[in-house]
Amino acid sequence: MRVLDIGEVAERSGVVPSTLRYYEEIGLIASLGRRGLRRQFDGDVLLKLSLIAMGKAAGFSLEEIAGMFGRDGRPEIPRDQLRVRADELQRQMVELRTLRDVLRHVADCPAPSHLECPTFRKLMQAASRERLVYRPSRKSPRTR
Amino acid sequence: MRVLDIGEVAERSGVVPSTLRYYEEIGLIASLGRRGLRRQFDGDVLLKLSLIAMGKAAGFSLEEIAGMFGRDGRPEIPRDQLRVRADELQRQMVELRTLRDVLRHVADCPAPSHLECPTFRKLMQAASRERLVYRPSRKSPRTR
DNA sequence: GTACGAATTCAAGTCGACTTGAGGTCAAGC
DNA sequence: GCTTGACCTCAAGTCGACTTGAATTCGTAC
Repeated sequence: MRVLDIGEVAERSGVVPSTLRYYEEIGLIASLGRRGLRRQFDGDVLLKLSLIAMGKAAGFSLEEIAGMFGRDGRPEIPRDQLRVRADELQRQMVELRTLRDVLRHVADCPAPSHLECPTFRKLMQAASRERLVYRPSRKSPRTR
Repeated sequence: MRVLDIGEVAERSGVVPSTLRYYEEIGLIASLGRRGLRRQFDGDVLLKLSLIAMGKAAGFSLEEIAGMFGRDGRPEIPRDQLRVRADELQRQMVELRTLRDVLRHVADCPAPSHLECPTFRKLMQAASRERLVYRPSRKSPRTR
């Protein structure tokens, strides 16, 4: 693959240079070297950045994501860890669905106070049963 | 409803006192007053805390959540904002599904390098098309 | 009446993931 | 050969959501 300098990588990936530098600093990506001052990257970095973005979307921290690449920079993820995470995503989806339903109900329910609406209360209870609430939290990205 | 002091609220809600104080400080919840030093809360606060937790799970910031309650402390959420958010959750679910599939594939694929596996590449492209990657990010909670 | 434990205040610290800013350097185009 | 503009470094700042710590104040039980 082609060699790209940081500006090109930034443009093609949508990841700004400061972030690319930061990623390099923490060892998440590696540059081939410099041309003058400019960092040069292997074209592969674009796919790697996609993986990183996906990992973030999946709720992995950068540190965890870094742990998923072997020394050669290729993905090297413990398979069962992946399955565990996939299952977590599955559960997360279920939660989101419940939540979506709650929001939709609240948007449509004509009851003066939701606190008195039985449907609302039922959904809330469902949410609690699923332990949607009162969970230790952790970060993951979202859309704006 | 009963009057609870902060310790009870903490115990029954799972939200620690320091967080309750913080929530009061930023105006997210209100105490009835004090008994000695101790904050007293209306029992309703428990449901409110559930709503707050749900809101967080939905990716609302505390500020946004605060905006969802009227002066009387009752939920008072702009309905179309709710629908917008529900739709966002919907999209988020689709992303999570794709991501889950990618993870499962990676876990099962025997190819030496995923970068060379056509299925992997296809899934990645699907993810990109869904704009799973390269999105401005924002916080939301996750399970540990 | 005093000791205890739980709650209080307030300022400061933490965490992850970046961004910002000041001041410096270099390759390419004119 | 000089300007330009994109890049560089390094330290410090930011953001949201809390937590921590030190010093203090109560109500309750003995």
